[in-house]
Amino acid sequence: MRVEKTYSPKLSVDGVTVDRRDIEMLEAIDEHGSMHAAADALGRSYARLQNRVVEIEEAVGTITERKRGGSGGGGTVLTDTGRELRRRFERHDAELDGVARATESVVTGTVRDRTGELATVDTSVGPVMALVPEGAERVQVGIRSDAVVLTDPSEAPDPDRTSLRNRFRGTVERIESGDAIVRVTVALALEGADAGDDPDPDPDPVELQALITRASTDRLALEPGREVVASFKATAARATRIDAGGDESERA
Amino acid sequence: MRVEKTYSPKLSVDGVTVDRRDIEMLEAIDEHGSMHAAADALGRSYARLQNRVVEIEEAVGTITERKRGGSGGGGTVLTDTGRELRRRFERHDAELDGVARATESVVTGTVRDRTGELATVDTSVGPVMALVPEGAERVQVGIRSDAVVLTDPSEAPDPDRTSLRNRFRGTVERIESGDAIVRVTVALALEGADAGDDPDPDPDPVELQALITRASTDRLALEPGREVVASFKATAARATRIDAGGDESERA
DNA sequence: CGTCGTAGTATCTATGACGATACAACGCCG
DNA sequence: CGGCGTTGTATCGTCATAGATACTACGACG
Repeated sequence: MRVEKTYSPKLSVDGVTVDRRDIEMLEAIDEHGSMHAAADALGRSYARLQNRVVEIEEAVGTITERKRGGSGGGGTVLTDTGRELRRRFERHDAELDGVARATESVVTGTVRDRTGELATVDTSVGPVMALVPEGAERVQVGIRSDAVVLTDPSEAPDPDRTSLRNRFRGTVERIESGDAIVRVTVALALEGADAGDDPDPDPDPVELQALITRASTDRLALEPGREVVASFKATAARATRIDAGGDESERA
Repeated sequence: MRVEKTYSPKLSVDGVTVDRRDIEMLEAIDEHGSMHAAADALGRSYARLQNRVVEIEEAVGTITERKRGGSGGGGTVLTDTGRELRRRFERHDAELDGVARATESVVTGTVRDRTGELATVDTSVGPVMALVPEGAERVQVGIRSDAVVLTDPSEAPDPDRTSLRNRFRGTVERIESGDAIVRVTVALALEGADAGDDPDPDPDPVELQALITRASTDRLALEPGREVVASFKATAARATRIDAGGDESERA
């Protein structure tokens, strides 16, 4: 099952939500200086396009300066507000794109302590601090690979002096290199590996992926087999509830 | 202009993209044990619902076990694949939700060095390593607040031993407390504040927001005025291009 | 062997979004 | 003062999505 994470960014103002199509419209208007030219360039009808601009303006404010008559017949120019709206959207899109592309490591566990939206989740690699939805007991914790920090175990920062709440030892398992970005897969050390108490075979890979720069890979001299400390913030780890776990305790 | 960041999560498999509505459908089926009951509960028509299930199954595989006839007339049950699809979606949604809710700090600057998708951006607070789209020169760098790590300046980790590429000194400006999560706003120190060379007044707030746990706030003894080091990974900083900057160099 | 509640399928219709088209309003310019 | 190219507005047709409805197929159970 080859699943691809997708999304469609939107900005919601007052009642209207502007989507990518609207932003492309603004871009075309900005580029061509008139709504007719923009409509032609986009292969859209002028009427709809004009209506949409008015709709957005009713919620957002003046995003265009539209003139009819005059030299050249008039024209339409984006205002600063309009440009700001574009930039807002681009930033939002970039953020979401980051999430959709960064792989995610998943660990399952059960919620122990909880304070508000934050909780400690017991997993096979030890306790994990994460954001947990209300009332969840059995959860999957997702850790975004662009939020994982790798450090040299010899000079690991004092955990009391940073806001990095989650720290795990592990060994580098795999390194996949891109242009400037490298994806490092770390096999986490299981907690109490010799404990016969907990009969949880947990077939979880217990792998943690980290997206770091190639330069960092070199500085840390990372290579398969090397020991590292992987840390991430509690606010970058998000849990989702699992209803029935692996059990089919329904419809007996 | 009160803008709210929104999004709609989607999972794309083969040709079809399943959205939140599909997932809600699966949930209802799982809960009620039959597609008719699910359709009623959702206020949707059975026909469309049934068609949709088949469509998704053609791409994803068997997500339901549908039986007709038999005791009770039959029924529909989610398969493990179906449940897995649900969980995948929930995780994806949780990630995107994190992005939409975490505030973002924005710094503008110009691209200097670049290696692949990674580049150094010169800003008023110094160089920032970030992911930069191709061909961009003048950019806005967005830094997600849940990716910013705060550390005590006295015991700041050796930058050569971690994969945290961006480090900035600053002073705590504001602390907004939630239940368990605290938002800390850090005023970054400007680079070369006495330099008369660079006539860039840059009205940027040059503020960096960090989302950290309340416990971390206590351990670091954070309070307004206190000096801290704020760090974040290059892979967590994303730049978007600015076309004309503040200048209106078009349509003379 | 008929009943019942489900799955499966086909057809019609309502709705909304959008393109296509036509026409009025505007204002500078030759 | 008429022409031109724009904005603004109204109307119609088209298309896709989805609800409504009606019907068949299925299979355990009384």
